[in-house]
Amino acid sequence: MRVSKMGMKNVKLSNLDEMYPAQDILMQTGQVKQYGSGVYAYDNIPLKVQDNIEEVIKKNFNKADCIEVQMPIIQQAEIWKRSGRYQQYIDEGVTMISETDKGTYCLAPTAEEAITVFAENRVTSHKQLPVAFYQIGPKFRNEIRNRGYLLRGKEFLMFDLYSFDKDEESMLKTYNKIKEVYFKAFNEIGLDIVAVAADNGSMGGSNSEEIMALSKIGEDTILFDKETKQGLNVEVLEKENAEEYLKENYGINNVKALKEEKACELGHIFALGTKYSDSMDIKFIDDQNQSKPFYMGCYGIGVSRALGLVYENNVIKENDKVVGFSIPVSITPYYLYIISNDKKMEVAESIYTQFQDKDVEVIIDDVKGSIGEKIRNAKILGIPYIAIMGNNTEDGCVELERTKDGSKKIIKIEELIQLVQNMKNNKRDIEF
RNA sequence: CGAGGCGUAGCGCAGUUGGUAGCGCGCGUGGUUUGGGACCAUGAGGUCGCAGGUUCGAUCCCUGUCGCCUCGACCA
Repeated sequence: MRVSKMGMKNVKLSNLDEMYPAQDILMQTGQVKQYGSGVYAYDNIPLKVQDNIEEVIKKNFNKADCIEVQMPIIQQAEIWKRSGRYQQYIDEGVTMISETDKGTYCLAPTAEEAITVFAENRVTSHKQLPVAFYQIGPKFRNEIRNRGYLLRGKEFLMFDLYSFDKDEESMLKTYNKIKEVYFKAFNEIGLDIVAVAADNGSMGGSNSEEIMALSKIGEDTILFDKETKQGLNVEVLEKENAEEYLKENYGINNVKALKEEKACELGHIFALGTKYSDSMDIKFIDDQNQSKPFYMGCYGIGVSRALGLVYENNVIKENDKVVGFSIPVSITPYYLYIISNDKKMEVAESIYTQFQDKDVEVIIDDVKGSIGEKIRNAKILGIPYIAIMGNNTEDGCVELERTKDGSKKIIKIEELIQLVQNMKNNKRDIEF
């Protein structure tokens, strides 16, 4: 990618939002455009970071035998009436409705109903179980209050997975297996998560856990013990018989021993039991030739929220001021930002061509400007590594900078090509 | 919906005790610069969120309304 072709303009950062500096940079620089509360457009780089987060999620769930599908985004009101949730979602004002001369459509706020219809008459025998379908697609919720820019929008990208099992024991086994995949996926994305006991809200079901990233910008408060990995969302304490509930479902005996933390909810997993298979009346035939309701689970990840949090968690500061961010190598769309002064531009172009030939995604800053200005732009875009060539670098050498910690070294061009290519292949940072 | 704050140039902000507006950045043009957000010159860009009221006159005062942000209820 050439900076000259990106439609970029120079922006000097000013008065960044204290709470969400990274997202403020995205907006001041036009990488994310706000149309209204909770409604955003994405420029190339944040879009591709989000794509890469999706890819990491898909890869990990595919490995766990989950099947990627796609549910409709516009869903006829009838399927919502069938589960009995239509009125509830309308009353809460969450669902966005489109009235047409062909009927009423709901813009998908979630997809339990749609997936249940999908499985109906398709998954009909115990021999097909367990099975888990998932999708990543836009969701629409007319939130009563949007918050934190990308962290809670009216339109957002969500991963949602739905599991079908023959009985409760099998359902819980699936539940635990899926939970493990969450840890693998988020580890790869570079977000540390914990699973805590949660209130299951409007989703219903026996028990549920929220997947939380510990973060000062989180909107949730959790109680957590780093040793035992046990924890809970403080909301649960408002339930009736909260202590008993925690003891029975999560084995949490002593709430007072847990430490309070701020956290951001990235996902929520539910063991639903037969709530939807009962209400929508879908069944399978078991090994005794008996008709039985599915034991279901549903599992969500806020992909666009994860994107926002990735940016906020990876800001880089100079003299205590936020100057940009450094996208983790595992999900960056571009690995290297190539900078040169006028005299070495030909060298820079030849390096760029070599990366193009090897299909390694890099950016070359081919517009007029000072080196300092270009370094700033690399950080504003979040590119994790910068290659600089100019007066300080001898012939055949470049300076390589890792933006997340500012470490630098001078290396041969051939070595640069090799290191960056390796970085792309194994998704690991270059050693300094 | 309850509480608070804010709407003035693309972005960040001043300002007018009422006489239709400025600064910095960015943007255009010319030139000098080119290793950590350079400089000179010159230029473009605003129905001061919207509507009504008071007034000779409203961006400013009053009323209403819409939008945005933060805290709460809700949620990935």
